[in-house]
Amino acid sequence: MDGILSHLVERLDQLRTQDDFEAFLRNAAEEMGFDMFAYAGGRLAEDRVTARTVFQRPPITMSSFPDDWLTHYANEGYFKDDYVVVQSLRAILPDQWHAERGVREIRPRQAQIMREAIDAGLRRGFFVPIHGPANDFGLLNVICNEAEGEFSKIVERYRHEVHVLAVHFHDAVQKRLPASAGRGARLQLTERESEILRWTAVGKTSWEISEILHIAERTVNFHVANTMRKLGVYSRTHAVAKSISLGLTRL
Amino acid sequence: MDGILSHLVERLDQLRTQDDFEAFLRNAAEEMGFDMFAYAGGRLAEDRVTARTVFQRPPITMSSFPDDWLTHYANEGYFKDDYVVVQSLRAILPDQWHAERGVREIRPRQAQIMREAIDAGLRRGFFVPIHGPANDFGLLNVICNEAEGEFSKIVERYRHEVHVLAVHFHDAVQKRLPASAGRGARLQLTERESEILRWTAVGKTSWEISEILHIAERTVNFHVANTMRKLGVYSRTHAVAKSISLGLTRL
DNA sequence: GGGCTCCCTGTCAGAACTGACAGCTAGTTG
DNA sequence: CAACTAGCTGTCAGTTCTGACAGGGAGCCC
Repeated sequence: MDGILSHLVERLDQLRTQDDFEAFLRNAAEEMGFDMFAYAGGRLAEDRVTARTVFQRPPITMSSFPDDWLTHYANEGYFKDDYVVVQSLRAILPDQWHAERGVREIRPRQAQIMREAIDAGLRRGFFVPIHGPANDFGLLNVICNEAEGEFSKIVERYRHEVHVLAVHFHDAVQKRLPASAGRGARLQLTERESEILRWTAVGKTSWEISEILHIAERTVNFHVANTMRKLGVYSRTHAVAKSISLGLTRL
Repeated sequence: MDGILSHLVERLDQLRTQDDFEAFLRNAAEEMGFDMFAYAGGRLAEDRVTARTVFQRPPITMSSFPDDWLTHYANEGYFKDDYVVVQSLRAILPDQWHAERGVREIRPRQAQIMREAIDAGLRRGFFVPIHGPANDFGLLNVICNEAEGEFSKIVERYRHEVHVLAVHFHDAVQKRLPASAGRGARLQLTERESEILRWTAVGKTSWEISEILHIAERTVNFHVANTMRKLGVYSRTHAVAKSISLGLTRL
């Protein structure tokens, strides 16, 4: 991974603003022969209403997709059904997609999205899922509308570069850009609260925890209540699930 | 990422047994100029007794470390304090470590482990954390005891290759080797059970879920009870936490 | 000293959960 | 058809949780 990649990764350190990062991505994609790119990264959580996996807060996004496609995509809530997204949430490795060829086991809704994507000028591409600790998640999608043969060559040539670059890019963006720290970051559990929450997560009752920690059962409930208040939830089960999704508790 | 890497990644597809994978890793490490290697991969969970992050079941491990060091390491439970491990659990990006130089913010126990590592012939190395969906986790550590200058050159030269290789390797191992599927794999929740568990995870009470799904509250409790039985736990909180850690439920 | 955070403890009423008893329908498979 | 699975429903006793009422001390910073 000589020339291009090392150079790109080093340049990442100098980027400061979202515009810097976006320009960087634009250049990188272009250099490798891709037509468009889209990145989204943030922290995952379970939606309160639909109980599906979504970003906790709006993710940091950068893309060169056509504006009307982005608007349409957002309005229709395509994110949760998009084949590329669904795959990325499940897979570790990057892969390619072809809107025209379709994919085995595709659902009608996904096929619909892909058809509309073609109209928006997104024919085929290569996507990189990025998974980090504590529900940290990112997705880079680079598009190349060349004929399939040409596309394959480019992917073959650059897939590892794009892979590494995506991971470094995501890490830099999430560490550097303030939006990702944002509002939720202030929330902090005390030492005792985390400790009790961890025990709760492994099924201990308040009484059992009080025995383990040599404190009163009432005190355990006190800390649990404070934790629930901080997290804005009304049951310890939800508190455990939410603190996991916020990265406050590890399984 | 031309020559060596593409070739290696393609070869991964042909490996079948644990010995295949281990030999593969040995060759790859050697080709790049590393002296030793160690890989561990599996699914993370919270320890029942200590409430710390550990592998759910013994991870798949492969290494060329000296046997007595591995034994000592296992006996002393170094895994949970090892600097490389702790870092990997938190970070997305690969990094290097130097036992002699130490590290800022290192705890006494970690320093102790590093000193002993030197005696075992592990002076410095490069580690790659691998995070996947649903607490999937792996760690590749390659050692190079050359002088620091030489070491830096090798790392500089190969870090991206090692990075990509580690991710592909982990994915292949966890998909291919049966030990990772193993005992826990049989466990399956029905559609209804998962659905109700997801609602439980976002703090809904049995009654609320019964309203949402238009079924009796009793039925909700029935499914929750079945889920708990399958997971071998005695509270819904634990069931939610465990199903998340098993990858049965996403946040 | 006053204000702050963290940790600790008590009681009590009402809501929620847990595990036991019980039995029903519908669909699949050998 | 028998056996199985998935889903559904009822009651009831006992346990656990939740949120409200209280109160205590130790340590830190201005």
